Amino acid sequence: MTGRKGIFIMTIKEIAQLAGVSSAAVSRYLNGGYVSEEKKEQIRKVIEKTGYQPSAQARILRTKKACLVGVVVPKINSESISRVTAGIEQVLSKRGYQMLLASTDNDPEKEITYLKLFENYPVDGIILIGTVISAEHRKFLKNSKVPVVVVGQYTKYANCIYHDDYGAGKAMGRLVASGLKKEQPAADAAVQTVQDAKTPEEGGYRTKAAYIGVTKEDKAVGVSREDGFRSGLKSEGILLEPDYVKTAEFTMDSGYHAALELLEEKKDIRIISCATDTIAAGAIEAILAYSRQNVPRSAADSGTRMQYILNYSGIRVTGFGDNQFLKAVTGGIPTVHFGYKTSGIRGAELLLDVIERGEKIPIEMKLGFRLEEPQTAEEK
Amino acid sequence: MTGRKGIFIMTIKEIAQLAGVSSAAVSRYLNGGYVSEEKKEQIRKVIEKTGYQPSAQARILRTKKACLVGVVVPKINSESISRVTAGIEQVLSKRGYQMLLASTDNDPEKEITYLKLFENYPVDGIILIGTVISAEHRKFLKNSKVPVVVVGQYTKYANCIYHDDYGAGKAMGRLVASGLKKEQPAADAAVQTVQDAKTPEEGGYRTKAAYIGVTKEDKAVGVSREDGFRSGLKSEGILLEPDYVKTAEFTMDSGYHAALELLEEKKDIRIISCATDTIAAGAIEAILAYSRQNVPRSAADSGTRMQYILNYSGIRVTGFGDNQFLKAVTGGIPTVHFGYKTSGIRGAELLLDVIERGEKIPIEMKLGFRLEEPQTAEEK
DNA sequence: CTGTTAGCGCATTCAG
DNA sequence: CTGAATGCGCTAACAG
Repeated sequence: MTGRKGIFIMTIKEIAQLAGVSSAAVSRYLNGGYVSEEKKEQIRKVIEKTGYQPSAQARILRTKKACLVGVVVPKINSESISRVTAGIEQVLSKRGYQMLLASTDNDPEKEITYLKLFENYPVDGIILIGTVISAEHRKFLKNSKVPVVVVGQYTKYANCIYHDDYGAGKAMGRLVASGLKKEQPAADAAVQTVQDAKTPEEGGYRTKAAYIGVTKEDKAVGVSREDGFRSGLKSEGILLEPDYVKTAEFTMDSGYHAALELLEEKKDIRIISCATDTIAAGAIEAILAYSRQNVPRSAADSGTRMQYILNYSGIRVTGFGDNQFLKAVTGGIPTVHFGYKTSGIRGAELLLDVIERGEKIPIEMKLGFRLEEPQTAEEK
Repeated sequence: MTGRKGIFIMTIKEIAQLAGVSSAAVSRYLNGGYVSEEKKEQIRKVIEKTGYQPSAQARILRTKKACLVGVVVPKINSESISRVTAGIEQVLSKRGYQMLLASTDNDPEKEITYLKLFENYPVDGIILIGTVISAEHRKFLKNSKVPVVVVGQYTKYANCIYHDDYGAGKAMGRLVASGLKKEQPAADAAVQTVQDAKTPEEGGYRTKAAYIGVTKEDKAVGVSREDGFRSGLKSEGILLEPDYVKTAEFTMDSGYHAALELLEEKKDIRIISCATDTIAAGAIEAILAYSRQNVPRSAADSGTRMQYILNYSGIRVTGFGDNQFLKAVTGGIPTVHFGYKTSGIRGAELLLDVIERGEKIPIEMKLGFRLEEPQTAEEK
């Protein structure tokens, strides 16, 4: 039994004593100050032998510098969020910082809790990947002891980086509208299919657009994105009817239920646009489940069956976020690519500018998007 | 300009001064000690007015108690990991603790870095969701100043909770083998299709099993799971040939490339088993892409085209992890459900036992699994 | 180059 | 009940 020395917490003082020097000398040794070669050697030996590690804790209390930033995220299991954090991590590590994450499970109250945690724990700055900006949020942003930048939502109370959700929604609305109109006159094979595939209980073609959004409290995703979408549809002369709109949580499961409701209530839905790709995945699942009854038995394996359903049920799904997982296993749905990683990068840079250079000028940054239309087998 | 008081960091001393009491009184007020109602009121007012928040930082330096645990995870964007952290969070919050995450992006060195970070920052304990347990890992576990529990890997150097990867692999191997054997005799329609659809360049049936694993450095997923799988196949008299085995990273993309290689090199693969559902998603993508590529474009002659498609979609994929996203959009593939959330719960409980009750008896815990076979359209 | 001396912000004795 | 004093482990002055 030789190990287990580390479990006795050593202090710089003890090391100094063992090495026969002052604690200041050890501190300097640790931080690259002036120490004679001789003493350096003594200290090195003692540290080696004891496995001593200085308490970052205490150091930070003194220096007020942790080289650490805290990131508050709504959830952990999300491609878009992981893209943001990847961007953050990239610039942070390049500049000698580390990153700690706190996940709030989409609970705005927990968000506040963790923001306060970070405010009083040793981090030099905070990045909030925002969902809802409540009054309490604003209060925090206004009074925070440490610099904060908000990613994903607009706010005037902190440096922020957000996406053009309205524009993205509008582009998607246009795309959906044009698809709807193009297929109406039954000009190509695809439409033929759609018509052929009408289910017995419905007597007509599928022509309507439906939308599954999220809480309006989320200004970016819940409001801007949806408003944009409506506006895009409208610009092409199509209206999004209230009965064709549902609200879901940011989960697949919730998307599934919302879509199922739509399918059961309305028989003429041609396309279901979803506020996120995750919700869209749930919608796909719902369509799969709902139309299982109409799918020929012979198409037994999932790949084929899905193809069958996507092609023949005639109900399409669109999303936002350009989820790669979804793209991979379904071949892709129309979606919007946001510069999530970029927003992470910019966000971290902004934060470090404030931390290191005391940058005082408030900055708002809006990032663009790219519409993603999957290529069909034909186009390929 | 009335706000922005918070940005001046207040100390307990200043509060005391403003309230006309001693700092000790304020401290007691904050921590529920004896304070007269009168002074309580004065202190309350001052704190309210100043927005004072005690520095957790300094408090912890004194008390050596943070009510915080650090969790080191290999990546952020993973359903299985998020299930583990959900379990951890559940028991932690119930017992008054908070959770901080550090993501290592599957880099074992970063893992060490973050473990050390947590060791010296104010956390009461650490949970490591393990991938590779290197010599350095062992050294850390042996000498850590704060208690650590490892989830997902077996180790004798710390309390650990792991899954029956070998058993799961074996069960999957058996399932795959029996599927292979059942279909060999072309007893049902599905197989019929497969046979009929053989492509020109191959002359025979698809009969072989392939496997996409991960690095052997990951004992749980890379070794046990794969060994179990082989053993399961073997118990049914089927051999996993070396040429039919690839190694991938823990990403969809990597799974895609590995699967593509397999498809290009071997024309008689009937099933691709993957070490994780994420890799499986990549494999599905590969099959989709490969078949699309190899389906003659001109073949609007849907007869031939359909044959090709069915042939390639006749290649099945299995995984491990029971990814809900994958299940939703594909209808499900054969996979294994591990008790990830349970392991998180148990892990947190174990850790808190050590933290709070100084529990000294080392514990190893092995959790079982459940084979998940998707119901086919027929069964429905 | 070096050791001594002050604190960082707080919680905890210990006398009142 | 209360305040003054002490120190958590470390670094930053400051005099040697």
